[in-house]
Amino acid sequence: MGSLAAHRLRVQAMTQQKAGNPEPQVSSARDKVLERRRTILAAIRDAAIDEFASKGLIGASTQAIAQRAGLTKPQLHYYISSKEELYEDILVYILDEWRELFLTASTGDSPAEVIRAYVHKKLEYGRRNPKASRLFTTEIANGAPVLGRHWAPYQASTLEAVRLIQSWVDQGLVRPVDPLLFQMHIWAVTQHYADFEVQVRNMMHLGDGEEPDYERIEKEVASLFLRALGIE
Amino acid sequence: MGSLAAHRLRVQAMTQQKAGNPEPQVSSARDKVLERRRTILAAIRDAAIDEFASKGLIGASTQAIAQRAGLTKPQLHYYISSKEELYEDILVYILDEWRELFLTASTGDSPAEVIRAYVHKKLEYGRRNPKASRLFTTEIANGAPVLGRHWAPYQASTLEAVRLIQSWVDQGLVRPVDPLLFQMHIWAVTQHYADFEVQVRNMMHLGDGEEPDYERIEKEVASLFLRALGIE
DNA sequence: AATTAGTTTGACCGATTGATCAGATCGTTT
DNA sequence: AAACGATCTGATCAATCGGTCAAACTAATT
Repeated sequence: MGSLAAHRLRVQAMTQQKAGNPEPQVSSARDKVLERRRTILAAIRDAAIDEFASKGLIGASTQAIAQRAGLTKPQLHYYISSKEELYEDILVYILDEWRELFLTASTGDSPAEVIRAYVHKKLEYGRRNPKASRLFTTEIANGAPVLGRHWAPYQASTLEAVRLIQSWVDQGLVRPVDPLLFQMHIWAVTQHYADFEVQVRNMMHLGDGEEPDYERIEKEVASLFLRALGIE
Repeated sequence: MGSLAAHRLRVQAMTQQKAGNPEPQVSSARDKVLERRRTILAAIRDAAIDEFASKGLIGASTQAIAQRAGLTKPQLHYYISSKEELYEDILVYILDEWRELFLTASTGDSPAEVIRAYVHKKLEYGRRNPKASRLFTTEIANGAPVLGRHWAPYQASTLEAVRLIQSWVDQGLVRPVDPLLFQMHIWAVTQHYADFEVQVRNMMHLGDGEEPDYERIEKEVASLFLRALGIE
């Protein structure tokens, strides 16, 4: 359960401000140290996401993670407690980012607006964080052995979206669909563009420099689900 | 490029029938040996699919593969030439099975029939071969470093399906869609049910013994794409 | 100048990795 | 019975794995 930053007692202790020491000078020096540490931990996290995403939990080596982060192996182990815990921490970290990647609606938004916004948000995240996206896919495809203990928030957000879609159906705003499956389908299609970028590029016959036409993709994906709801 | 069966010259040599030796007796003895080998190779393949699917190329160990196949490690290495080649052979083997998993139509089939048949076929394969399905997903998600050299047939089948869908659009049988993206979307959704079974089960709140309602899933998935085409 | 907390280093641990080898073993064919 | 090709086995290889350790180092506090 340890956070990336504080896996050892002494490190944890240092994080707390000493009592009765309000001078800004002292705190400035401490802040310098803390920020340096934060920088290193961020580098470790980025390196680990890369490694884990392309090799998996078992295939990834701490050696390689250290190298990517510009550290030596013992140095890395000074900041983390174990490979498994680092992996779990990173999964939780990404999962936390994903809380906002669910169907949500402000009052007054039409179903079409909600779907379009969701598709846009999800595709954009995948385009900007392909590694994180693939790390998740690999974990889930392998049976979610680690993630399994952490997707309570995931379920909660899902349930909320289910209720939203069901309310559309009940009000007769859209054609009837299974809310849960419908949501999973959106997830599947948008996720596809992040996880299978190579396949997409290949099937589109794109060169190394070229980028997929994300505008057209977004339109087409949104259209798929809007038509299914009978609102396009 | 070695096949699973013949990575060594002597093994390869034995596969060929001796010239001028047509007796069924002799060939029966030889056949016995050959069939035994075939059995072992099949066991290796199944074991390797399991291992590679859940650990990835790097994470999988020949030790574990041997154990799953009921062999010792040196015994396994007698039949395969290297872990990498075994992995590649298996990818090609699965890819070959997938040739039939594309949109195809006999003359006279309506678009709705074709889509429904495709969704059915694809979902069923995923349900019956989840490991092979996930092995592929992991490989592609990791940038298809090995598969990259082998998906020419894949591309060909894709192109055929693109032409088929485009012809529907041109004839005014369906609402206009991007044929390539449309096909990828079907692929993405159906693949999802194989690769993310854990997630699906979790979101459906299924116990260990319960199975997802594949009939409803199939109906809902087909409906999604039929509505997008304006034919439901 | 001495002390201290935080960090880095190189050497090292037992375990496991993919793979090889010579020799033993097996069933068939001569 | 001898000879043969095919297969199996235990021992073993260098390389790498995740992780630890004491000692050296650095920078700030006293």
